Amino acid sequence: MAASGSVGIPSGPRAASYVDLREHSQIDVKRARTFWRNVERFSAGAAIADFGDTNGRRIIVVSGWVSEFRVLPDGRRQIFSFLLPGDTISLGRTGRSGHRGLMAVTNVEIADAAALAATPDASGATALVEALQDHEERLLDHMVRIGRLTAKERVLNLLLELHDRLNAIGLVKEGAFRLPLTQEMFADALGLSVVHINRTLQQLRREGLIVVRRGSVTLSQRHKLAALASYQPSCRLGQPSGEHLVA
Amino acid sequence: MAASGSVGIPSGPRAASYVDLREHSQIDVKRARTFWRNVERFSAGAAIADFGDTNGRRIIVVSGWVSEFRVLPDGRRQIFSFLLPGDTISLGRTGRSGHRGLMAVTNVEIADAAALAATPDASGATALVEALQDHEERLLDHMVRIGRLTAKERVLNLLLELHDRLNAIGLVKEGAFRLPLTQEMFADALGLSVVHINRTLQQLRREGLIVVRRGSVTLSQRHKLAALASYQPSCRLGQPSGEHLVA
DNA sequence: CGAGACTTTGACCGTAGTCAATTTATGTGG
DNA sequence: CCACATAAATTGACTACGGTCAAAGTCTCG
Repeated sequence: MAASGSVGIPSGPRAASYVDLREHSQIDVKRARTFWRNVERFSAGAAIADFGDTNGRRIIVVSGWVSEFRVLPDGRRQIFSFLLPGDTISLGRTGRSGHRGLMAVTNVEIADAAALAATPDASGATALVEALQDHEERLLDHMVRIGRLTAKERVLNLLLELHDRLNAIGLVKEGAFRLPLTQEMFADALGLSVVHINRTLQQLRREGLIVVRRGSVTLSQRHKLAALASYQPSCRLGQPSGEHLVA
Repeated sequence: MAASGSVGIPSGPRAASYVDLREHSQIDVKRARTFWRNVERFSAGAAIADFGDTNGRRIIVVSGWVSEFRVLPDGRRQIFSFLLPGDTISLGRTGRSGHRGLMAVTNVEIADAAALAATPDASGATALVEALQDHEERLLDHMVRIGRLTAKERVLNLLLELHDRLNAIGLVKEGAFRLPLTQEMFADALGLSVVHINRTLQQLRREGLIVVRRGSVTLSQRHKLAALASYQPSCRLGQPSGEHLVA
């Protein structure tokens, strides 16, 4: 493992936990300072590349949305996942040109996960490993989506996942959350054309299954939607856990 | 990391390297014995489940093919990847019912990667980490396949990947290799219907792009095929490396 | 030889893609 | 605050890739 050393992620509900830094002791305050010194900012649309020596490096999203994708020589694009605040990924080895691109979907703050090192206990390392497992888990979920679900199911299924993940970090208010994605990004994530995404969304709206207004989405009948979309929530997501640095 | 301890994988060309055990010193012979005592066998079609306490456990395929998949409540199935001799995966945490199934495609020998522990140097651990990275890499490749390629491209692209991986472990003779998959498995891997897979294969044969005979496939014009399928070979695969325990 | 799994083929259908034009935001500079 | 430029969303008409259903043909193996 390259990015050795444990990380300042207390155990407990995954995604947002790094955020509890400030309610820790003096030692943690120092750690927090180091942490914040190492935060890099990217504005919406910017490519997140050349993050130093990427090989084996791990980063954590502090705020904003990031997309992970690949572009084919002829321009087709596949988005693998959306990274939300609290998510970590390992950048993997360098080389291999057409490998994996990262793009800031919104304005974004990103930190080197290693900057959160030096936890007294092992909880940090554990949480990090779990975060990485979650990431792979989500890749599989997404593969099922694009491989075996219909357009309607794909859209609902992805919306449900995003809802749950955002909910776990306290970014859902009464079933509504901000969705900073263009329909094109949605299409590239779900392996569909923009036009078809649009029509599918229209249909879902007409059927009263979702509400989309000014960049935010409301899912009201979660149970019904989950059934419609063969959605099985991930077991790791907890409840929103009170304090959050990033609102 | 759960399955701690390094593994007896000498560095060098990835997949088949564990195989060089026997040309090592006395110490390695002892290690090899332990290794072989821990090999489990499964016959074609068998589910590979309840592999003891799966949580965080890592296994390595010694011989045969394994498929990694998920089945939806309504019976639709998505195959995530095919594991070939030398491939390792971490089983991930337990729980989460509809998670990830493993099935023996052929007769299979599987070992616990931890049984290969206690390498003098760190090369074993390194190789293992790289194997896991490769696995994730391949998941992404596969996502592009089912998300953004046409049926024809998907089939060719997957065949090319399998060719290259098998070639790296010496299982390709003059462009030909054994392909122990039914068309149904192919379909479930590529997100297509069996019928369409069949027709696509027919077409590829008629166009003289591939040769399929009695369970084995020949790819002759690799360069042309790669272009047709937007296939970019992974950089990690080396040449076949002489000795192989499993033929 | 028969049973069952796998492959192949035909006919038909429907989901989703493509192309192209229009409308609706979102900005940005004057 | 408006005019213009650009990005994003929407709609229509048409196409085609791939799915479904059903039947027939092959292969394997006990």
